[in-house]
Amino acid sequence: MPPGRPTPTPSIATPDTPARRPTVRDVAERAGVSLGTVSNVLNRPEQVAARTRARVEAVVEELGFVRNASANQLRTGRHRALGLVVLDIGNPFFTEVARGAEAAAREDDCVLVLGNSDSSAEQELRNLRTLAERVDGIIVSPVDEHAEELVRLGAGATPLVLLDRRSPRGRHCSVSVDDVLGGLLAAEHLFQLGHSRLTVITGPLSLQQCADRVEGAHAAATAAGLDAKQAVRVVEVDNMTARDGRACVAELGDDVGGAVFCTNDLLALGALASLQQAGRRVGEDVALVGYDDIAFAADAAVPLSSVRQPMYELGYRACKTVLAEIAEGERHRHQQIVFQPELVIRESSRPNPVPEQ
Amino acid sequence: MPPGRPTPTPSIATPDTPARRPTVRDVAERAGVSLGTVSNVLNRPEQVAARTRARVEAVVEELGFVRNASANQLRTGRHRALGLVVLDIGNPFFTEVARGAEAAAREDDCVLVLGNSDSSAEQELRNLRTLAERVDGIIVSPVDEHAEELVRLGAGATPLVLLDRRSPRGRHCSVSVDDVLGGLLAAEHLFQLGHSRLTVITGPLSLQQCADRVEGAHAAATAAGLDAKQAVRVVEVDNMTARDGRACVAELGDDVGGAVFCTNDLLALGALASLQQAGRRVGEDVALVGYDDIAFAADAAVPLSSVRQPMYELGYRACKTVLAEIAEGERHRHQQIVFQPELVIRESSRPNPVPEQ
DNA sequence: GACCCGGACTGAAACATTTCAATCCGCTGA
DNA sequence: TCAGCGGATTGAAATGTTTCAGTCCGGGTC
Repeated sequence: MPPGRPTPTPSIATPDTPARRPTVRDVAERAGVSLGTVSNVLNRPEQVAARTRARVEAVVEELGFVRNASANQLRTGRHRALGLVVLDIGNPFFTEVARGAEAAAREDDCVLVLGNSDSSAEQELRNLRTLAERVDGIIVSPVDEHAEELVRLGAGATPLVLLDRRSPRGRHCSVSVDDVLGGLLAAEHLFQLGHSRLTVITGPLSLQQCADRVEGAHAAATAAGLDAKQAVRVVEVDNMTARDGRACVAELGDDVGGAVFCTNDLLALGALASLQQAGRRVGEDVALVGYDDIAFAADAAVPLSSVRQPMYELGYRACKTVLAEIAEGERHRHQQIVFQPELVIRESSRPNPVPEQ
Repeated sequence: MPPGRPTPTPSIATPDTPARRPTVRDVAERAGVSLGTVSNVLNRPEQVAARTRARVEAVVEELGFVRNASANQLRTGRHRALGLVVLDIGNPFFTEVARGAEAAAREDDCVLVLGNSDSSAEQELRNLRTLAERVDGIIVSPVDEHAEELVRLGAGATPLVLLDRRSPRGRHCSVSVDDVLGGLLAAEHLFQLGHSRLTVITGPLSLQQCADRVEGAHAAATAAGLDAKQAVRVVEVDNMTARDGRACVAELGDDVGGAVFCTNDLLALGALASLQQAGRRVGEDVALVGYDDIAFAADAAVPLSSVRQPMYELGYRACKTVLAEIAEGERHRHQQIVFQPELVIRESSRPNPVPEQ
């Protein structure tokens, strides 16, 4: 037997049983209609007579026909797919955003293709390029300040919305959260607790989000009548993982002071671990506030106060925005959508810790 | 002006500047070659003369030509894409698996499309169906014991490998970790610490992984000369999040005993939080072991002992396995690959806790 | 009985690419 | 000078779907 297609049964193969996947043509022949009619049954069932439709549908079922997506896409120019490129797929913030985006995509019968840039501009570019070929629109949380350039380069004419970052010159839609406000809320809360000095542990200030949150903290200090530079001590770490938070606090030692604001929850959880190991009682000796309000924050050893971002909504809205841009085509006008964050106060920064009511 | 395609500049449009995306035909015309040659430049550059190639490449660059993936797929029958359907995209285990899979896919110039079934059989089916249309192969961590049925239904003839689950009747390739061994290692360790009773907090026993880990714990008890049913107390919770672990331990109170094994790290972290709040010193009063060794485990308030699974390798290998199946076609033979887990001992279950050397 | 209407159905064209048999052409060797 | 060679190039066919200008036909109207 040649290495080609093997015949499963040695009996004489029925000529109408092709081994390859059935096409609309196969369905049409078997149902005794033209392939245009099959297409109509598939796409505009109301336009075909009930009897014909039933017959075609039966054959579709019988043959196990499934539309070839490539041919469909080629003809219609629509992929019914959206891309989402995130900075770090391991970050709960982005997985929650992805959930929201997926839900929105599903409502419009689209699938969501997830890409991970791992905070690398090169990977981001690669992702944008491959996605541009296979999706109708892209949502991207850009890596750095050259975002616009990357975006132009990578996505070409594909509709694109920026996630968690405003479009500097309004060249794209964007969906973001007011990070300055978030930083302000966190710091304000800590100052109101009576602290006059505050340590901010932040990821790279080259990230706009971090810079904004720190700026918010400074603003809160000023608003509280303090000298921003003196009252707020900023410590920058390379990454935003628990490990970095832990190492940073360990290094600071007692120097960390009585009030700490971390620019994300992972840093804060690391800080919490380190503080506990050093014997400090978080929520009593030290007030600690994180950012993002990831699911685990509420269930940490000491439930963590955090600035809640509407992550799910962010993804949902971003997705709806690309979909709108796709639908509107030429007459689309870009818009910048900004969500407001919200401070969630838990044990880690209670004014008077009350473990049990 | 009709609502059609607007002309950006009111000047006379140059006839060779189409507003639509350029095609191979456009490139061919502009470079003065046939479209077959352009295709050759794209796919077999070594076969075309250096001068011609250079000219074509210049035009590609100039026009910003990018291949239409749909047409490409339609003609070649290859998508250069792989699908990965996971139980829970928020679970660090799966994000790490995804990382490995993506790396493997990239090596073969494929993209990885991520799907999330959220532990719902219905969503899994939906994911499998949409993926089957748009990828060359699928990796799936199936929801429940009807896996085979779902898989047959959803994926049709698409090559498919099972992740983190063996194929019951060898009908697919699979890449998994020996969960019985993992449970055994964890329990054995706790028994060796001197405990004679053990509480196992597990997710739904309908999940094979959980059932296997519990079975391993029983086996360890038996091996230690104990009565498996008496020495091992199994508590089943609905989900495998930190919240569930916390709630479960809170409910058990002192009843939890001196040795706890959780079938994943999130449960263990929740348990850790609850134990700490109750004033118990984990690593001293209570020994605690998790499962998965997620990144955060080492940086928890008390660094968590855990059964490490080679998550990245799991994803990497699963991906290579589908790729092999795709490449081998008819002559492919299914194989079951089983990785060995490894126990990582940290503070949460030290024989003699030594905070500082 | 002729005519027309409109719903149902048809089938060729189009989508952008790849493939491959055929052609072209400049050289080499006799 | 010419047959023959082989690398470079060509262009038609093919992929599976959707679209749309038509055709068909049963029945109602005059």
